[in-house]
Amino acid sequence: MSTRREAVRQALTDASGFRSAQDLYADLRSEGSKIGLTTVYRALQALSDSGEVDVLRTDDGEAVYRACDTESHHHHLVCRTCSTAVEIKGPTVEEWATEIGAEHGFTGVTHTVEVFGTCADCSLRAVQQT
Amino acid sequence: MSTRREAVRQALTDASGFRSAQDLYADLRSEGSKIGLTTVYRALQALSDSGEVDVLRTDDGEAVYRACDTESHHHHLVCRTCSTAVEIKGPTVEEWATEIGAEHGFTGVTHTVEVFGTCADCSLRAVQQT
DNA sequence: GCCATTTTTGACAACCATTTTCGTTTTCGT
DNA sequence: ACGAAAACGAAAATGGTTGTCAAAAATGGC
Repeated sequence: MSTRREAVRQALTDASGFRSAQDLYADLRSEGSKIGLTTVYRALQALSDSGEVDVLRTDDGEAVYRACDTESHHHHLVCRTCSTAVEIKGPTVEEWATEIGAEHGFTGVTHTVEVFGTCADCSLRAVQQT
Repeated sequence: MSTRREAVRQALTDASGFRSAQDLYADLRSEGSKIGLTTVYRALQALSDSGEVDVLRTDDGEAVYRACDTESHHHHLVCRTCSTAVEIKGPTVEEWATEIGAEHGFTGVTHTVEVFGTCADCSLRAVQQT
């Protein structure tokens, strides 16, 4: 594990939500790092290949990453304002997806599930019109 | 509704699965249409804005579209080989998502759910090693 | 410690889906 | 048929992401 890759992982861990490669690059540069954008992309690709970070796509096609607490299968509850994410586990959706697939004769069923909302803090802030 | 937009909608309807803008452009051109790529994008944007087609992002960030039977909220069971999609309805996931959001104090909860697998036909074809 | 080999890095160019621009064509109301 | 407004399409611009390649850093044998 190279120093640069570790730096990217740390930057991702420090931010407790989903961040894009460009975001992380900006974060690292503003901390004084001399890292290059290419390296950030390479580090993120390696980390996601090894399952150490989760990736998903925003509606406008940008890839965003998150360092997760667990490497096992899980989903996220993401705040659409501050992008903070809570990890969600539980058999309900998994069972539902498997069942739906089986009903239609599909094999090798997988699923992508993300839940979005406005977190308690951001909801409050919005109401207060700060 | 312009003729061009109708042509795009028809092309999407003919394909019973998710297709990218580039795919649809190729389909239409190969049918002899003189439509431009720009118009395909514009038509898809308009159709998705009006809720007549569903959009989702592939893992590599490309936007894919589908003409759906219903305009109400639903999900898809998509074949990862032939991209055919079955529409899924049912309260299970909706309830689950709302509940999860509420548990963590999130408001305005929405969700994205897609289920992938290999459909019965494609599974069979794979086994037969055609 | 020192040199050769391998790996990692980063500036820059290349890619490619998508959007914007803008002049032309078509549509539509009268 | 006439003029305004909308739709169209070719080409250029955009922007996130990936490929290239030479320089820099880590590694291993001596």
